[in-house]
Amino acid sequence: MLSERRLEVLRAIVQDYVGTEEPVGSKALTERHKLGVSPATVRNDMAVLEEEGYIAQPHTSAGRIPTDKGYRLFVDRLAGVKPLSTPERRAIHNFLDGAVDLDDVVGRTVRLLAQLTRQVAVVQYPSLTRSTVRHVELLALAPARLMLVLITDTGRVEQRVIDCPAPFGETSLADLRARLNSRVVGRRFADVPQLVQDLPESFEELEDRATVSTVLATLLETLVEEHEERLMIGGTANLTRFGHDFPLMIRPVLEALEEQVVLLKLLGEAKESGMTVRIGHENAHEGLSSTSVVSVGYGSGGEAVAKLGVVGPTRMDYPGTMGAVRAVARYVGQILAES
Amino acid sequence: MLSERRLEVLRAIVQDYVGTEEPVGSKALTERHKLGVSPATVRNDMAVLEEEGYIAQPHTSAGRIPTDKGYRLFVDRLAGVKPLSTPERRAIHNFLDGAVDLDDVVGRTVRLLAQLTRQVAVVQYPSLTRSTVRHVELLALAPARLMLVLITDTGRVEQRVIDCPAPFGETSLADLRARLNSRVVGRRFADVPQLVQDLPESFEELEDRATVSTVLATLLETLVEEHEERLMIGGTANLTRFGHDFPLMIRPVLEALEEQVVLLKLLGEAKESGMTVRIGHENAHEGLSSTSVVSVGYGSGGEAVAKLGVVGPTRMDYPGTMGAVRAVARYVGQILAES
DNA sequence: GCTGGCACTCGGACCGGGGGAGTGCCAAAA
DNA sequence: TTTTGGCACTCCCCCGGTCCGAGTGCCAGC
Repeated sequence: MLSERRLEVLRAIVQDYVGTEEPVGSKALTERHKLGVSPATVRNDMAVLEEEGYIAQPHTSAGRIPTDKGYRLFVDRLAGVKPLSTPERRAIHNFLDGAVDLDDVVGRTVRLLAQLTRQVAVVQYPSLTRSTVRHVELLALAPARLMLVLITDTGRVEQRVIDCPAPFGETSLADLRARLNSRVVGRRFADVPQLVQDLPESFEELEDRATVSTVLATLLETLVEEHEERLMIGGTANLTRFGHDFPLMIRPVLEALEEQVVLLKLLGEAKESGMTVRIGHENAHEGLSSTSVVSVGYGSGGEAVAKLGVVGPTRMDYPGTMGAVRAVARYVGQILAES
Repeated sequence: MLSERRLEVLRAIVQDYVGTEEPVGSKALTERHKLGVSPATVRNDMAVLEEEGYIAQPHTSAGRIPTDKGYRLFVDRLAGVKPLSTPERRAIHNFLDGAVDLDDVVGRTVRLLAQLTRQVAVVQYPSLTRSTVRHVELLALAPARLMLVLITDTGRVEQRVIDCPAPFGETSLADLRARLNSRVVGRRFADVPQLVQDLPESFEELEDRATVSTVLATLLETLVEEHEERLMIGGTANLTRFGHDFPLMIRPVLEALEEQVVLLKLLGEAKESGMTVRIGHENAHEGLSSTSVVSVGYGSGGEAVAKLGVVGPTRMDYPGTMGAVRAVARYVGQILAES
């Protein structure tokens, strides 16, 4: 167990390193922070902290920098979440209030987060499975070709073209549309499968049954399909603030960011409620082993329908970043609830 | 007017510089290319080329590198378009054939282009105004709230929520839907405005007229709206191959790439038909003054409905890049025509 | 107009020597 | 037992000097 003062030393090291981006030594520490002890004492504490794996030296006779484990302790026990300043809050409101549709909300949110945190922002679109159905529409594009359009309560729209096994009459289509809607409107997407499973049998014509089955299959496929978990990223230019060594650092990060799958998994691993901070090697993807991810769920009600967050160097301002992420998530939730 | 040999020297310089990324000197040139003259002669030619502004020296007593003007001449008169190899062609087909919908086509195209050229790829979604209407759908979300869904022949779908001035009956809605569709299906978006302008008057109820007007207004707005000119980019990780000095280079490029407006303007400035190459300072945006943009229109018929291209360092393999861009554009056009 | 030769320039790599920030350890003080 | 001041030591980083080589411009001769 680390003494109070040693924790204090760790906190000071993290803060200074985040500020200066340079290894911090015992003397500089005592000068910048009122620790009430001499550099020699701090040196002893540092030796202990290093022993325990919280800090490390880039090379002998250099200052110390925090390890992933050190940041972890800092985030868990030493750092609060810094509330935003009033101007910052106002900026959020001003910026997000002008949004006209869902795409716009997401787009603005990404830019806002990137600007506020000066890091890379990631915003997931409200997911299908946790939303509820506002409307299902079936359009005949051709005799044996339908388009399925799904509209969610969060304003998201999914469409899909369906090739039917047989032509489908206009009346049957209207019938199916009506029955579908009466069953699923207002229900959660997750519940849809069991609500529609008996639909094909209620049709008399054998051919129609086949078509109905096809339509339902596509509908269900659309619901579970993972690649439809879209997201938007922004602020990649902030990666250039990474450090001096960054050609080597930045490349794998950019590559990881282009793989939506990676990002979705990243967000998926985060806790359902509350803020999640994943530091350095805690991220499964190795390209992101020198970055930290701060993420949180957001949603229109009390429940999260999607997540958003930022990706930045492990050496980041955690309290500030967490504050910004949380504030933005809350306000986006409000915006969605209103629309 | 430059002699044949001097042009040959310029071509050699461009090729070598693109290959090695280092200033090229007279001796190295004569060794790598069969120019049939001595280094001294090449030096004289280089002096002339420099005088004319086609090449420059980073510092005295270093080799020469091409200027933007030099690249321009190279592209216009010295370089052809290098056709792709058979494996490359096959790769294009394999990769694009699996696409399931428009989003997928665009996404795959971006990745493909980025991989093929090892640069940043930009693909514009087929634009609304040049496409034709496949279907217009009106859905009642609430008594006085409609959703307008537009489906294009390229598979693109646009939706928009409309708040009506008054409730709108189901029969009126069906009526309007039918009339709208009968007028505009199969027509080009650009022609839609004049095709529907007299619609409101054909409705008897005054209230309905108001609603119809609102719907039409939204429809037309959707058609012209510029921010709906979406695009997708990819391969930003390739920016790290930029050069040694790249922290300074890469940042403004990333920033520019995040501004869709900038990119759209960039593509918009390109010629309607044929390939466009903009080199270095020829690009209006100053963040892109050390990059070149190779773009071309693509479309399902003979006509371009959108553009795609790549952004890379001015020091790029122009013939190869142009070949890849053209080949991909052609095949995407085919894919769109089939679907 | 081309060529070979020559003197010159300059950037980049390669030392070697301070200077400084930082460390570990130890003995003395609290 | 913990804290402190002192001290010797270790490296990194910066700086200046040297050397080397690729490249250039110029010129006289073919």
